[in-house]
Amino acid sequence: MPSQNTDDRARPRSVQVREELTQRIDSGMLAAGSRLPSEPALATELGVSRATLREALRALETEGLVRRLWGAGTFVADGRRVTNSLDANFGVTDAIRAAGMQAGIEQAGHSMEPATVAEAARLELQPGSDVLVVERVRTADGKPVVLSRDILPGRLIARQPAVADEMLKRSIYEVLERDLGVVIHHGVASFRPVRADVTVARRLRIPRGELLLAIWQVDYSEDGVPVLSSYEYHLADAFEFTVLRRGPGRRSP
Amino acid sequence: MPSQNTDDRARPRSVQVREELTQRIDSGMLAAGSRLPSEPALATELGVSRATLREALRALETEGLVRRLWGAGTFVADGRRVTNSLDANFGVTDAIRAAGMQAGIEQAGHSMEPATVAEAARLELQPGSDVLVVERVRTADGKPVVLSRDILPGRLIARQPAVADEMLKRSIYEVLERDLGVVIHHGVASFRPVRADVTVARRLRIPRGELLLAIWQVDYSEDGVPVLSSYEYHLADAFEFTVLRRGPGRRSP
DNA sequence: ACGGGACTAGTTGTCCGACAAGATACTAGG
DNA sequence: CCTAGTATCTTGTCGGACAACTAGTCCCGT
Repeated sequence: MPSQNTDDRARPRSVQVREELTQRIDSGMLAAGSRLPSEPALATELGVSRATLREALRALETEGLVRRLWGAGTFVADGRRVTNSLDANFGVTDAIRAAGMQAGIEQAGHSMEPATVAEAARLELQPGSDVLVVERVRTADGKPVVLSRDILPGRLIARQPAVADEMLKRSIYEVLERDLGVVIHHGVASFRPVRADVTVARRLRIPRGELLLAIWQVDYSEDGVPVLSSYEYHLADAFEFTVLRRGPGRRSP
Repeated sequence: MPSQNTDDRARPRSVQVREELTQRIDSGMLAAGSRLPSEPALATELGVSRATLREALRALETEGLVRRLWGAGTFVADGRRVTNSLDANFGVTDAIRAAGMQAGIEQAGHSMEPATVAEAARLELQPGSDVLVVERVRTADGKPVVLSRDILPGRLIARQPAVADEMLKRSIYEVLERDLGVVIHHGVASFRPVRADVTVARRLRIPRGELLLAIWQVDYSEDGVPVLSSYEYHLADAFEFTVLRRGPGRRSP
């Protein structure tokens, strides 16, 4: 049976099929290592043509969820799906919740400031343009674990300044998508180990010199425009960061 | 014109088309942000049907190289391709070279040992099975930057023990693919900041307590079998690690 | 009885042609 | 000069068909 979401018209059918299959794999309805029904059978079952189903399967294959063997069938990849992965869990809130803890926010505040030269470059703005700066301390089960400083172009909230207050209580990604209609397409994150300086240590309530992981990141919307620049200091012992590395599998020419 | 590789028969045409388009984008023949020819035109030019071309385009889209806009066209993604990315550059050698430095190896040695319980679990072996342990110090322009300990199932080199010596001089990934025919499909890496203990500090010739990034990783071959387990200690100041985070773009149900 | 090779059913890969849905550029009208 | 409708291009989807490949089965020779 086809899916019955709110606005099915907006999104291509192949995307809906991809999500449907992803859910079946995640829910265990399609066990790891098992063979999927043949393409004609699956297409009939899902109510789409075989071409549309193949579009979805191709996406799942490059995502690494299924393997396709010519003449043999399509198989669910051996389920080593990475939970709490840096490139899957977007944002601190998701990471905290994925670890089974309660996500909270304290010491939050925001202000509108002119962009520094460095920030303007990262966000592709004119230097001196207004940017919204949001500083927060994220807590897991009440304990401070992340100090974050998020910077957004001011034009995003120019018409509805009230949403800045929302960011003090909820995930910025959530506010971006639900209240501002901005969907993050991808981000580029860099990180390195650092020691806590005196200001960071005080806000995270840890001794000076404690081990931290500094992450700085720029997120881009679906049309390739940078919409968020963030700096985060993570307690080294709070989480374990994981990355799924995709091997090239290419030969040199 | 179609490509003229050695064994075109073995691989599906859509894969060849994907590689051809990837090369055109990388070489700059297709500039970032520019529009690709329409699907019928491109299909004719490449000598494949539109369905085959669409298979390749779908793969490139989930890889993030192109964007497809319904009714408008297909565009080369704004070239923010991450160089020296953790999930693209597989292995220390590539990372050092990508940073424009000379990669070297010193203090290298290998031995065959029975697998510990933990290692056996990571590599899905029987505890006590023979594993090949390779320890090396990687240098960039002669300076020690990474201490690594790689563990492989002994069966991989049972028939040609000489390749173990190759690993003391070259990248293990290179040896795996060229000499053993093992192609890495993907890997799962975790990392966290640590301080150098006395043994690590001596081998990397740094003061005790220096900041390091510890990375532990399991690599899997194309058929989902774990073939390599590695532990690496990276100098915090040597590299800057970058990850491309793919946004979900999904709504909650 | 056993091993090996040909055969067959099943699956994915590719192709063709056609129409629908969305986006852009142009043109006619105000 | 601006606006609204239209023309035309693009991608999305569909149906059917055949080729290439795999794996299991069956038959035959040893």
